[in-house]
Amino acid sequence: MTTDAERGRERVIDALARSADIYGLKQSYGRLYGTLYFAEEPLSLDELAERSGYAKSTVSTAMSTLRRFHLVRRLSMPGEGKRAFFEAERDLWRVSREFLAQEVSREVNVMVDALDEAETILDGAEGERAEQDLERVRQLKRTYEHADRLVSALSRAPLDRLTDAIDRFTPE
Amino acid sequence: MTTDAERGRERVIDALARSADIYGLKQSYGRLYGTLYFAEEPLSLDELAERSGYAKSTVSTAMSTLRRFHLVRRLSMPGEGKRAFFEAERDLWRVSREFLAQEVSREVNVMVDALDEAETILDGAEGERAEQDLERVRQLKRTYEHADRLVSALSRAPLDRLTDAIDRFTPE
DNA sequence: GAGTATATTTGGCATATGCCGAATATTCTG
DNA sequence: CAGAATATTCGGCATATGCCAAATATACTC
Repeated sequence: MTTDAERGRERVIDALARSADIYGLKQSYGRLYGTLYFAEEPLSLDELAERSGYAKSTVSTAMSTLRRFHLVRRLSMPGEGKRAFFEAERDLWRVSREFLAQEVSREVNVMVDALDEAETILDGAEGERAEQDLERVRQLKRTYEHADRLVSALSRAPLDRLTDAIDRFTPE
Repeated sequence: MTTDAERGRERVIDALARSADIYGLKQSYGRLYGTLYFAEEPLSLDELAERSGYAKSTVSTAMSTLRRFHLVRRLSMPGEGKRAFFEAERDLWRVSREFLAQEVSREVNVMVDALDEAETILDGAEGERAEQDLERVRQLKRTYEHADRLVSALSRAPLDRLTDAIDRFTPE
């Protein structure tokens, strides 16, 4: 028999699976995150495999990915031997901040490096076309530099203060 | 022979391909966007297939995807018959805004709907566990509601005003 | 430190994806 | 409205991905 509580959780877990998919993670990882999100306590790999229906190896690699994105924490419990336990990070804004600070920031820097290098090359190049290319590289660089500041500000601020500030900034 | 200008452009196009990959688009789409980004004028499918080395059918589907993300515009030229031309949107902040306003906003709403529904179900459910579930659903909902306001504010503001405001907000 | 309980990695199978060339559909011209 | 030029869709091949079960590695206990 399936309780109301189960139905309620399942509804949210489905949505999380869908989101995972949208953000480029596997749906199964979304389900596993959801399972942990509602767990009464941290779960072992076996528990999680049991509850989710995925093989233990699948759960293991999922945990390692979800950990990279700070969606899940790994705990060792005293007296539990080697057994590991996993717990969802329930503050998704914190997760987003970590993601911005690490992944997005890195990606922005890679792009800025490429743009700097291209700028140098094009600065020494002859011709109308090079001129135009240079201007376009610079335009892109301006955007990425703004983006970098934005990302770094977002990744520092707590969500409620941020929305307050932004509401004041765009009052309509 | 390969000119300096070509080398400079290629450097940036590679980085764009990489970014595309990171953001869940195919690398080839990143290359095609880059090719358009530096083109002196809008390009036809044939031109684009020619310059990029991809088959025309590949370019066609790429254009339709890139258009969905507002990365590319499709133009018809008078006197050119059915032939279509494609042009890169060079303002990437505008692209991001469109993306936030459409895709992210939609995804947030789907999640909020799921959370509302789960809240209703759990509100009528009995037991300690349901109580805890309900609290967790509400926590998630608070985050998503903040996120919704943030996204909608971001998707309205010009990038430079935004960074100014945020710099003032987090001054260090 | 050997033994055991557990986690992680590996290899493989089934399905999905990226890309192509050919087939079809669409849009403009006379 | 027929014909020509072009765009889009389809079918298929090669590679990549998701998941599993078995093999290996690792970390505790006594």
